[in-house]
This record gives sequence, C-alpha cells and structure tokens, in this order.
Amino acid sequence: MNLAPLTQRFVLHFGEMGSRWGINRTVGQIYALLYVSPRALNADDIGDALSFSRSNVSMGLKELQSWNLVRLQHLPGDRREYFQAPEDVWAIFRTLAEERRKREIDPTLSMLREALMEQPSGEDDTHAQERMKQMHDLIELMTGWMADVQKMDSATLVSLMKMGAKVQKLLEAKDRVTSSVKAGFKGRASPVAAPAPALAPKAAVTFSDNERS
Amino acid sequence: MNLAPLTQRFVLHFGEMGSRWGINRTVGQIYALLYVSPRALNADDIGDALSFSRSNVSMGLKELQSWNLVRLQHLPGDRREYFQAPEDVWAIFRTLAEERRKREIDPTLSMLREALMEQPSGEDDTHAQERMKQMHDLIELMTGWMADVQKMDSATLVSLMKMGAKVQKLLEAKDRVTSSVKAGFKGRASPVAAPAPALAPKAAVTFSDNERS
DNA sequence: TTAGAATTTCAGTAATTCCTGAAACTTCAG
DNA sequence: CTGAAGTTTCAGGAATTACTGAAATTCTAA
Repeated sequence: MNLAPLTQRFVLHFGEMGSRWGINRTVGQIYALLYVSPRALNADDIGDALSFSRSNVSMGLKELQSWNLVRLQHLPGDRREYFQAPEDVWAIFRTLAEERRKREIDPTLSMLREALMEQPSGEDDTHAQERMKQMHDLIELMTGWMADVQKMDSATLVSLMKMGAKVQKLLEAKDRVTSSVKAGFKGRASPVAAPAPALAPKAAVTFSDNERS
Repeated sequence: MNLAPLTQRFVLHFGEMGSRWGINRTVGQIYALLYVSPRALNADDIGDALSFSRSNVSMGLKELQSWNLVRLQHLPGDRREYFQAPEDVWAIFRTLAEERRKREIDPTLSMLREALMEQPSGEDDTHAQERMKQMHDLIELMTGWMADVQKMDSATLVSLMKMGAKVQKLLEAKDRVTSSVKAGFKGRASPVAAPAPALAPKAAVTFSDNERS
C-alpha cells in the first residue's frame, strides 16, 4: 500500500469501521479509495493501491455494485472498466439509506405483517403480537417518512436539518391554525396505529411512555 | 427451543437479521425474546428458551447492557437478575440510534476532523481532503439534527413523521414570511448554505459553514 | 473467428468470530 | 466465616467468513 498520507489514513479507517458495521475490510477500503480518488480507477489500480489480490478486488467491486454505490466508466481506447464513487455525498447517503432499507428493514416488515395476520396461539403469543404491532407501526412510520424525505432535493433537506428542533415550533404554530378550524391534520395516508383524533399531549400515541428501572 | 409459534418466528428472524447487521445471532435472539416477553426473564430462562449455554447467554446480556438496551430487575426473595426490554419502542429506537452514533459515527467524525487540520501532502491529498470535508459536513449536519430530534417527545416526532413531505410546504411558507421581513432565516445558529428561496441547483451542495467544532 | 486481454468463478486455505464447559469469582443467607 | 447459588471469565474447538491463485469465462479488436 503506497498512498498519500491523508488518503491512507482515510482508507484504513474505513477498513476498520467497515467491520464494525456489516461490510468487510476489503469493501470498506475499496470504497474509501474510490471516494477520495480524483479520477476513476480500474481493478488493477485498486489492487495495487491496497495490496489485494485481483480476485478479491473483483468480489469487492461486485458487492459495491450490488449496493449501487459505484459508477462504471469506460475510457476510450482502454478495454478495462473504471470505477468511481458518485460526486455528490448526498446522493451516496441516499443510496446507502435506500439499500439498507431494502436489506435490513423490508424483510422485517414483511415478517411482522405476516405475524400480525395470524391467530395468536395463547396468552404469550397474544402479548408478543401486541409488541410486534408496536414495532411494525414504528417501522412503517419511519420508512414512510424516509421515503418522503428521499424525494426532497438536497438543499431543502439541508435547510430542514439546520432548523433542527425549531421545526417543532413551526409544527405547533400550524397545529394552532388547523386544529382551530376543526379536527386535526391528516398525515400521509398510512395505516398507522394511532387513530389520533386531535393530537393529545405526550401519552397520546399507542406506545405508553413509561420508564422503569 | 420451545416457544409459542409467533414468538419463535420473531426470535428466529431477529437471529438471522442480527448477522446481516453488526450483531451476532445469539444477541439478536436474546433481544427478540426479551422484547416480546410479557415479563422479565433471568439468564436461565433465556438459555432454556433458546438452547444456549449459560455462558453464551451471559455474554449476550453483557453486550446488550453495553448498548443500554435492557433494564435490570430484582424480584423480592430471588437472588437472580431479571432482564427486560423497555416498554416503549420509541425509547428503544432512540437508544439504538444514540449508541450507533457513538460507535459508528463519532470515531469517523474525529478522524475526519483530524485529517482536515493537516497540511495535504500533494495534489491527490488535496483532493482527498476536499472530499473528506464534504463527508465531514454531511455527517456533522446529520448528527446535529439527530441530537435535536432526540430531544422531542414521541408524540411530536410522530406528528412530524406523519406529515412527511408536507414539512417542505411549511418550510417554504415560513421562508416567504421571514424572508419578506428581512433576508433569509436563521437555522440552528448558522445561515443556510443555499439561499434558496426557490429550489437550488442540483449540483453538489457544499456545506461550507457549520457551527459547532 | 480467434488471440489474448480483462474479468469472474471457485476450491482450498487462512483468519476471524462464535460458542461451550470448566474454573474462578461474587454475593449473601445462615 | 462458610457454603451454596448465581454470574463471569477464559481457553480452545466449531463454525463462519475472508482471501488467494489457478482455471474458466467473457469480451473485443483485428
């Protein structure tokens, strides 16, 4: 491995972090390298830079492609494939969120939905089913919201995030307006648990807010 | 393993999912079991229910405790420790988000901050440093926003999420009001990068400004 | 169609992570 | 203090995952 110092540090860090998270060191390092590289790289470049076998690089790239995290390029007069990470960090982030949802959330949501259709077989399963309903509703709410957010352009998203908690104030303001007219607002039509006629303070939601120690 | 059918399905699913994500099968199954259980369980209960060795259960519980995901209980007249998951799914979610930030984000943020202080050693490192700055700014924005959101109570959060993309409308409305009064609004202590009364160019937004350091 | 460059697959090995039983340690009732 | 119940630690074997070189396959320029 023979990289510029900052680049090397970045690459090694992502190798380590990769294994804390679901991906392996190789994949982490390859992506880190592509991310900071000023130009697209071919598989040999990558293998040389990181001292990985050619086949290991191939597998890593395949993995990254399955995540939609790399763009493929062909240079004129060169048969080899060149890879690069998208320019826009926000695009990368969106892709990551999207793919993780597909792999880590959707299967769970399906499982929960199926489980909620079944007849509980006894007292314990009845309680279990209630808990699954709570989890299901939370996940559905989260993913629906993520989908909405995904549609915003980056600038809007940035504004929103910079506002941070102040959104809450805005919300309260809006509530005063709409609820004085009549019944509360309607969210994105989704079968969320809380029938929520108007919004009640704190304990309104299905999830009881109690802490026990 | 001798569990009620729905419970068993849930437990097995989380075992599998666990390994897609950073945690191992044992830990996933233990938490799933605690989550759906109607009462607190001791280590032997868990080992029996899941057919794990006593020591494996002990390690799993230790791991879960390090994540702050279980509450410890003592029953009168019983020396054993009883474990349970918090009642409130939102509380669980918050804890999860918090802990993942600590383990997976903060170290990266530190590394990036340090790298940004250094003098780049050449052309490649200069480019690499720019890319790191982009990533750094995105992460800082995200974590700051998450911290704000963490402070909201569950009901507010639910409202916000149900609104989904409609927040954007509200934002625009607010923009019109405040910017007609003076120039653009202030977000969490820092002016928004894109002045953007209307939508900004889709090209990579660079976040040059940020508060906290 | 074919030579040979580029890439992928695959079987075997290396490395890592998981899990267990035994032993050590801790706590507390008597 | 003692002993037994409860819990944790730990060494090592089992299982899983990562990585490699060689062989197979794909691709394209001529």
